[in-house]
Formats: sequence, structure tokens, C-alpha cells
Amino acid sequence: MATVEHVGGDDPPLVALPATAYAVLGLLSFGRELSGYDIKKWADASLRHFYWAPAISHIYRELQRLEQLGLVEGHEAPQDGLRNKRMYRITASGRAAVTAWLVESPGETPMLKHPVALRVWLGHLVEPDDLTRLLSAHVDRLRDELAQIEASIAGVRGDDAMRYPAAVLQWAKSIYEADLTASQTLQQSLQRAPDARRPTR
Amino acid sequence: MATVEHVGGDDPPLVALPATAYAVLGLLSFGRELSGYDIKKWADASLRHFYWAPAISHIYRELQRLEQLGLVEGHEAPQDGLRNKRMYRITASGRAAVTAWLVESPGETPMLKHPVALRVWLGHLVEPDDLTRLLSAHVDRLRDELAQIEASIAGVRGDDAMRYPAAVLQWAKSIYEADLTASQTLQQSLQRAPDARRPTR
DNA sequence: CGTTGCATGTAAGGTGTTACATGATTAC
DNA sequence: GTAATCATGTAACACCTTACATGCAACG
Repeated sequence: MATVEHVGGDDPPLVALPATAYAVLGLLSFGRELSGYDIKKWADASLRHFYWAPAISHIYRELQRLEQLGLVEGHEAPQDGLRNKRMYRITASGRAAVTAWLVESPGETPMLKHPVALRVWLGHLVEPDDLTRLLSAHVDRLRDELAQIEASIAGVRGDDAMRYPAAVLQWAKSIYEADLTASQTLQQSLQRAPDARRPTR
Repeated sequence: MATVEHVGGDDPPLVALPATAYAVLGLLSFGRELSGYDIKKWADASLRHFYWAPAISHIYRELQRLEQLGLVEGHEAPQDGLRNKRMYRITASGRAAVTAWLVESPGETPMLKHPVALRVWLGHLVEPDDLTRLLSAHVDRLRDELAQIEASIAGVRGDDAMRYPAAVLQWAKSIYEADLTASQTLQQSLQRAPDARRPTR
């Protein structure tokens, strides 16, 4: 991967990168200059809820790669007192690359990696009480996450390009709400019909 | 990682393994002997919907590691005409390890990696029609997945330990249904309030 | 007669993580 | 004074995937 292939008329270049690289490029496609640190914060507030919670070190390496490929441009921005920032902006070919990826790549299947579900799935190995506690903690965490999503929605500037991020956060909110109610239902159904025997332990 | 640490009274040993290793161990904890191939099929029919869709090669390597750690035991099972199967069963210390992990490890946060959401989030880069088509395709895929989940639920044997897998599949069904309705709502909301200007492209 | 299913495994390499190094400023 | 925030980056390494190698049986 990470090789640049010229396809068809030699322009625009189609770049084979992982989806997460396009996510970083996408964050820069809203027009503002961002530092690696800015990207991390924005990703944590927004992208995290439906796509990715990147490690900060990973973002820095991704930005280096994207710069080598000419998809972003970085420059030092002196900060008084503080350490210099390195600010990045997307290039024309970067913008073309994300757009091409969006249109051409046939969207992979979504994936849900839910450790709580995995634990309940293995419920026969633990005491029923353990599951109840697990699900309660999960519901609490969901309430937290829902509050954060609402804060992110409130924080979105009302301009044009931001319509889509706002709409997706709204969609994400529905998903987490569904998780919340389904988890409560699950908890109740496990209590209502408790095991006759001891768990196989 | 993958080192065995003895904690406290030297028994049971606490094993530091990735969650996916415990998923494989968990599949074996239902008591039946399974081959790598069996595990792959079962994971694809069940685990995939809420946790993991492992590569078959990964499963084979994971089983090797688990055997070296003494958490599973494998033996050759001659098949007439066909290639030999290598069947695995969980050991007592394997069962102790999964159970300890379930009880002690404080469940990581779930993660949702949703390429469709990412694309809609970047909606300002594409034509509105592209998003409509994307969401339609997504809804179709969801209907497929829901049908598969229902098939898996129907295929679950009605015995004792299988209560939990059935309950989790039911939970997963709710999540996918929520995705379906939220995606339809999203699609409509994007059509109802179309962009005044051309997309910034 | 080609594809799909059954069945196992190795090799190579990309993706993404944690740990570490560094250092100023602000808040408790 | 100690923690948190701002800010960037390297090194090491674990995780997991794709590609490849192999081969029989059954279905259309």
C-alpha cells in the first residue's frame, strides 16, 4: 500500500491508502489549517463516535506520509513562549484524492467491536450478578458518551460544510440510544429468566 | 504481551492476551471440540455481528499460541478420504483464564468503525446524489445482515449455555435495526434540505 | 471442467498501539 | 508542587490481514 498509482488519463492520481489516512485528509478538507494536535482533539470529539479514535503518534506519522505523497503541506508556525506548531493544509491533489476515494471506493462493511457484547455472550462462565453489573456500567458509559455527542453537536458551527458532520453525529446519537435501550432490555431479560442451575464454572 | 504472569497464590494463572484470543477461547468454552475451520464458520455466523470477523489464518496462529500456553489441547482427527482435521478442546486452565478475564478486566470501550458514516461526514466533497446512493446501498446491506442474524438466532440450539449467545444476537439485531432506521432518516433529512450552492469541489 | 466447500498452514508486510523523550504554561 | 494541557516526535512491537501453497470431493 501507500503507493501512488496513475490510472487512466494520468490525472487525478488514485492513491491507495488505508481509510484512516483519508479520515485525516478529510479532517483537513474543511479548509482550516490544523496541527497534529488539533486533529487529535477534533477526532476525539467527533470521528471517535462513529469511526476512529486514533493514537496521537499515529496521526503524526500519517501526516508525514501524506506530506511525502504531496497530499498535504506543512509549515512551522512559531508560538510565543510555547513550542512551535507545525500546521498542515490540504493540497489540491489531496482534495482530489479524498474526493476520488469517496466516489470510487465501494464502502467497506461497517464493523462493531463490542467487548460488552462479547462478555455477555460468554455469560455461562460467570455469575449472573457479574453480567448485571457489567451492563449497568455499560449503560452509564453510554449516557456519558451521549452527553459528549450532544456537546459536539452543539459545538458545530452552523455553516454550510458542517451540515454533514452535524447530521452524522445525529445519526450516531440514534445508534448509541439504541444500544442503551437494547442493553437495558437485555439486562431485564437476563434477570427475568435466571438460570435454574449454577453456571458451568 | 502473550506472557504468562503468576499473580497471587500462583493459581489460577492470569494470562495477558488480546481480547481476540479470549474470543477464540470463548468459542471453545461451550464444551464442544472444534477445528480452526469450525471456529471460523461459527465466528462468521455469530461473533462477526458484534465483535470480530477473524481471518482464518489468524485463527490457526491463535490456536497455536493458545496450545503453547496450555490453554487449549489439539489432536489429529483422521477423516476418511479427506485431509486430517486438527480438533481443539479447552483445558481446565484455559477455562480458568477466560473466566478470570471476564470477571477482572474492566471491559474496554466499544468501537464502531462505520465507513458509511465517514463518507456522509465528508458529504461536502461529493454530489448529494452520491450520498443518496451510498445510503441506499447501506440500507440494502443492513437488510441482508439482519436476515443473517435472524438465521443465526433460529440456528441456536435451545440448551442452557446458548441462552446468552441468543440474547446477544437479539441485542445485535436491535442495533442493526436502529442503524437502518437512522440511515433512512438521514437520507431523508439530506434530501429535504438540499444545498443551496454547489458542493465545494 | 471450473468453481465452491472442506481443511491447514507459512510468509510477508501494513496498521496502529504503547512507551519513551522533551519542555513550557496554567490551574488546583 | 504536582497534575493537566499544549505540543511533537521516535522506537519498538503486537495485531491482523492478504497472498500464497496444497489437495480432495462434490456440484453444475
